Amino acid sequence: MVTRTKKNAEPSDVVGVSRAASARRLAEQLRRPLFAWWDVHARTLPWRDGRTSPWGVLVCEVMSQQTQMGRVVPYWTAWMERWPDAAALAAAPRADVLEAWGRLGYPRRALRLQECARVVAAECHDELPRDYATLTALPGIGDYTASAVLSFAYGERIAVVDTNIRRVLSRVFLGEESLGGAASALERALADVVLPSDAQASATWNQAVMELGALVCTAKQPACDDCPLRERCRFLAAGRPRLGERRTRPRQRFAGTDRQVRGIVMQALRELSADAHGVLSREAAGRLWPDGVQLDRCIASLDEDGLIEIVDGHGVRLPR
DNA sequence: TTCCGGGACC
DNA sequence: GGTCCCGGAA
Repeated sequence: MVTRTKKNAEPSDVVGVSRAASARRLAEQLRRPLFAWWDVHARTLPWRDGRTSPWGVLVCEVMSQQTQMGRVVPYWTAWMERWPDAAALAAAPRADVLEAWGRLGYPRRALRLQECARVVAAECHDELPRDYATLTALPGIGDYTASAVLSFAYGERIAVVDTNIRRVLSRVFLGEESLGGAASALERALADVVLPSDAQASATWNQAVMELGALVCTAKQPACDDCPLRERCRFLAAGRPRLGERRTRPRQRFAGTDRQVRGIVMQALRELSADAHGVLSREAAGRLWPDGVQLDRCIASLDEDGLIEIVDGHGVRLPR
């Protein structure tokens, strides 16, 4: 068992001893139908089933943090062909990395992935670490990504907790919606309690629960009729209470925000980078967005984030 | 046209 | 709990 952190409470302290025992029994009953469903319905993705390196799994997980798996496939394939390992990515020009990241979104993550590659190449003999603490210390790798790498790439027994898994486990075992926000101690403890004790089975369990959440037990319109767990699902038995409900989160409108403006500038630079120098003049940038004050603010923040370089104080380009 | 999900980091 | 981005769903 890979320990997540030293100060983690025992799962059954959080869930309750008898509740934990009952959840374990249910989990054992669900394994057979869930794994049978997984065998038939799992999508064949190029990073699954040991067809790529641990580094390839990491790249996929980082890309998937913000994008559906299906859209990631062409990006991941081109990326791994170009930079098959950490050392290759570490040596790439930042501009190339940002350009290859394309429209995946959150370009700072592309830079973090490259920073991660530099550390792995320089300090880990180009081999992705195999323990939770070292992984989470790397740039851009948090709890989810570290757990996913340990489970999917290394076959370690560790619970993976992402929103799909939280939603499925909360519905099936607790009969209620996972409301979003940070994972509660209960949700984390539940994931630990229901994880199969056998390492290999635990990796399949993680992937199958996640896949079920992506394909069947979706947030708004779960296809309960097609669900392999429907006969024992506490959420379905309870009449799917508060289906689709989420913690109301303060959500910034996208239109007109700095975020949109930053995205427009980055997109323009990606499209420009084939040119000899790839420099976008301040005048040309001014045509991208009417509010010059906001535009300058965004250019400054992109520069601070290392996503662009300011040339001669008068133009911008993707960083060298 | 608007709304919304997704994980890391602060 | 706010910010970072995009595309697809509503």
